[in-house]
Amino acid sequence: MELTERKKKILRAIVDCYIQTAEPVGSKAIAAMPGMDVSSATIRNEMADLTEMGYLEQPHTSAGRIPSPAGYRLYVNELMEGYRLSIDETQSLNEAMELKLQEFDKVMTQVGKMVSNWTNLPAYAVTSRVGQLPTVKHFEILSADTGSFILVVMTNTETVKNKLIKLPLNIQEQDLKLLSAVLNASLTDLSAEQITPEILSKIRKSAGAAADLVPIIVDYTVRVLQEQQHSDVYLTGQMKLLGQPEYRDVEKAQEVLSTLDEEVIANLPAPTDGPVQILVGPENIAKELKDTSVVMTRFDIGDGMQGMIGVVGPTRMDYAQVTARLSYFAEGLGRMFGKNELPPAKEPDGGTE
Amino acid sequence: MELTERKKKILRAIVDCYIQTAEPVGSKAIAAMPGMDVSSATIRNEMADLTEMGYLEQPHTSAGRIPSPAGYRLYVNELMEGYRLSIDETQSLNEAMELKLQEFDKVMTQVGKMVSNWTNLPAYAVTSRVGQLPTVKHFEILSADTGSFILVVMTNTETVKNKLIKLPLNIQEQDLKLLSAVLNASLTDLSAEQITPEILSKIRKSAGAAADLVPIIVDYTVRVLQEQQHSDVYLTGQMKLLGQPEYRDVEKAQEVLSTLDEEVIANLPAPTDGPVQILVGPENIAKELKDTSVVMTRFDIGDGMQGMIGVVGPTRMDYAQVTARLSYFAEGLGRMFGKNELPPAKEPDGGTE
DNA sequence: AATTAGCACTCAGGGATGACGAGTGCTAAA
DNA sequence: TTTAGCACTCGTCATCCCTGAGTGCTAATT
Repeated sequence: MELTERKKKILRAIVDCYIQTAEPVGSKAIAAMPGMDVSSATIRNEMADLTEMGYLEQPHTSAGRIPSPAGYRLYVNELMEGYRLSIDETQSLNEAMELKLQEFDKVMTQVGKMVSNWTNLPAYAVTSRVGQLPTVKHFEILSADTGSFILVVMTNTETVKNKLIKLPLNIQEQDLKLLSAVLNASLTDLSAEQITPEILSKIRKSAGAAADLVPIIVDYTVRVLQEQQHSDVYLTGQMKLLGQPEYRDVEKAQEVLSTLDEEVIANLPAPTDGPVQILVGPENIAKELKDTSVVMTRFDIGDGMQGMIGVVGPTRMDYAQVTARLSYFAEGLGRMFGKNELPPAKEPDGGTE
Repeated sequence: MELTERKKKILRAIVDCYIQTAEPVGSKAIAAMPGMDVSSATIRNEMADLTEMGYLEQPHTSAGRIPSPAGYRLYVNELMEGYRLSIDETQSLNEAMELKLQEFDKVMTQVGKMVSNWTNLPAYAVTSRVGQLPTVKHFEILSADTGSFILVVMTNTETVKNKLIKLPLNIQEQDLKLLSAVLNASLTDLSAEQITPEILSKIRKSAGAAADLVPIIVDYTVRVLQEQQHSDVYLTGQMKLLGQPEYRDVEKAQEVLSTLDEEVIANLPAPTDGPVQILVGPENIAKELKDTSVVMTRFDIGDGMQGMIGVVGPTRMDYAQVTARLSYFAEGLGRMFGKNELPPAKEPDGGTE
């Protein structure tokens, strides 16, 4: 059977309608829509065809139709109309993106919350490193108070971490100089695995008065490096799922959310084709997610740092809207972190070029 | 009417039982408990008395009794038996507390998650500063790559923050030295409000080659200071609430959780009397939380940094257990951050004293 | 005086029943 | 090819009744 233009039009109308109402849609409702110039009986016939072709399903003999996974797939691939962010929306999004403090993990949690609020669905953000193993690029040790030192570790992934070390040692400025020289000489360009106990004791021997600081520093350094390899998952707004009619049943919501824990999310297949990828129902990994879809998009913020943001929702979700908003966020992230930062130019004459 | 020992014993049994089952408890069930040497009829009489005295309630004429708020209050104040953490529990808790990276906000989210997992309830963690306004104690600027600088800001609250600044400027080592000298001279001991545009332009004038860095740095500094004043709220495990029978109704769970948003939590009255405070039902702020209790405890980790951790749950929650676990976490936090850190002493001969 | 057994009473919960209505498929007419 | 008409299906909702757990009261017992 052929998929005529009219069939497509009807299918789209059905999916659109179902997305709004979450209830099986009947022939009469479709016939009543503006732009539909045929009677409900005709629609019925077409719907019967679409059902036969596998794009629609019938929950029971005498209910309306709901889109099948294949129907959704067709919808997101061909039928869906792009959702245009309204001016209001872009404004609010822009305001929201002006994050207070640009620490990366805080930003990720913030972005997660925002995506979740904007889509009214649970959202996740995954960060991951690509490229070479993280290594140390540079150490710096500053003395703070008596017995307090600040260790600053820079890695090749352009991350800078610091730690305040409080130890009842009295060390001279020159000892710290020596210590950082030794550290830089011995540990630069090493990855976490390459830092062996032998190296540690070697450093310790040459560290002079600051020898007791060495184990702490090395320990911290290794942790920083290890943490760089990890990908972090931020999952927020789980409760939003309860707002969706298909998850009014607590059991179901719990099932979905316990299946989609941070572990699983971290291992979701990264989107490859196109900016936004949509996983519809059974295409997903676990069979518990049968009625669940995942929409996700990649972001890339340079320095070997990239990740995904996405949302989880019922198969019947407003793909167009969600897609538009997700992409907007991903772009925004790229804009925020990817480029070199320019001063806010609060003063007149702010030229840095 | 007098509250005899036997009445107390019965009340305790009722609350204990209700905590387990979440269902109204009848006289027969109590009479059957070990240690109860009277018949169900006697229990019934006592229960009638307790109801009259306001400690019990009857959902309807012919159901068992449930504790009233007053009953809970009496229970947590006098009747509750201390829950002893089992060795298994303390061990697991200890393991869990060995957090990977000791950045403070990560630790807080981690602690939130752990508390939530251990109590099976939504948990929150609130941090707050006490004492003087945050001011800058020390600046340090390190040059990283060509055109990359690391700004390290230390505040009087013993916090150290850093930021990687990428600007296409080529600045010599000595310029940075000058810059940090100027910054330290001009901004030390100032709070966020005291950093005026005048000061900014003064610094800028004296900063020499690095003048273009100044606005960024000052901007960041102000943000760091402002952030220090904020109290952060970490709320996790909201979904746990759905596991509790009284919140199987989605509406109710949503209501409670939307009432108890981060805003509200941040403004919960800080516990004053004793280590753990319990807010039972109507004692709480909003009437939506009628059937909800909050158990919270303070922690104090020195350096003017303190906060609360707590859980939210049905009025019928296992107060004894929750209390014990919360205190344990609070203690652990104090232990982790309060004391000076000693090296892990992986090498033999690790004496730092 | 306190405790207990017995009994009538109450009421929420759960299954059965039936009316209702939205939606369908089919047929015949346009 | 489209449409009107009609019989049929089946989920939803309201109603009803039954069951059982639990109570309060009274009278007997210790």
